[in-house]
Amino acid sequence: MPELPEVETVVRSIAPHLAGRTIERAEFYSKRVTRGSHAQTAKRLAGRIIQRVRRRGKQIFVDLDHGVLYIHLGMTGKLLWNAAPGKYTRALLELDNGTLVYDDVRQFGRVEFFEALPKLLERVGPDALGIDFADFYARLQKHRGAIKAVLLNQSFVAGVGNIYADEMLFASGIHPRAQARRISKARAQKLHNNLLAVLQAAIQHRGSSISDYVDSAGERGSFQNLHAVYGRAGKPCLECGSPIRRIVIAQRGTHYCARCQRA
DNA sequence: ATCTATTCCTGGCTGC
DNA sequence: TGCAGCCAGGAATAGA
Repeated sequence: MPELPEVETVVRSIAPHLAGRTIERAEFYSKRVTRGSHAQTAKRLAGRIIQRVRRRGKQIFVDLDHGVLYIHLGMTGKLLWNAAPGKYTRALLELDNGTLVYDDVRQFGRVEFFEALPKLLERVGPDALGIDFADFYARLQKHRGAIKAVLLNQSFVAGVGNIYADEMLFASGIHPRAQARRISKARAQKLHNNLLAVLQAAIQHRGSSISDYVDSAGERGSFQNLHAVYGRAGKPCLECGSPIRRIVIAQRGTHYCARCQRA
C-alpha cells in the first residue's frame, strides 16, 4: 500500500527515465483507472514532452509541456519501467527511450490527463515532509476526531497512510484514539518530529513492502522489517513486551501498545 | 463545517 | 481440491 515513502521511492526511481523525454504513444485499458475517454486521452498525450515528475503527498504529477498526467497508486498501483505488459496493466506510456507501464490489481489507483488540475486534487494539505511545527500544531487544533483518523486525512497533512500513522503514534507514545486537539504541545512536538523521522527512515529503506509494493525497477522495500506495531498484533511490544493490540479506527486496522501509548 | 459510514476492487487466506 | 466468505484499505461520496 503506497504511502508517502513508497511514492517518493517510485518517483525517484522513475524520474531519471522520464525527464525530458517525449511520449510517443499512450494506451489505456481500464475504465475505472482512467475515466476520461481513452482515445481522447491518448491523443492528447501523444507528442507531449515530459518536463518533470514530482510528488505531493501520495499524488504523482508528471508535468508536460502542455497539461499534466496525474497518477495515484491507490492500494496496488505500480509504475514499472520497461516491464512487459501483463494481466493487470491498466495504462501504458511509450516514450522515445522506453515504456512506462501502470499495473494495478485492485484498480483503486488513477492515471488521468488534465489540461489544468481539478480543484478536487488541490484540496490536499501540505506535504508531510514540508510542514513546520507551527502549522502542524495549528492544524491539530481544528480537529476533534481521533488523532489516527486525522493523520489519515489528506487535507490535514498529505502523505500519511495507515502503516506510518500507526508507527509515528507509537514512536510518540500517543494513543490512536486521543483527540487531536487535546494533544499537549509537548506531545504534538514529539509527533511532528516522528512524522518526519518515520517517513524519512522509511524512504531510506525504500518503503514498506507488505504484499504488492515494488518500485519502478520491481524492487521491494525493506522498512516492513522495522515496523514496531503495524502488522504485529498479539506480538510483544519492542519497548515493554506487552502484546500489541489491534482495534479499528476510521474503518482502518490500528495497531498500538496499550502500555506505551496512553490517551 | 466536520465527522462517520459506505462503496469500489480482487488476490489471498480461512474453514468446511 | 473446491469454494464460499471474509479481509486488506485510499479516497470519493453520501449521509448525519
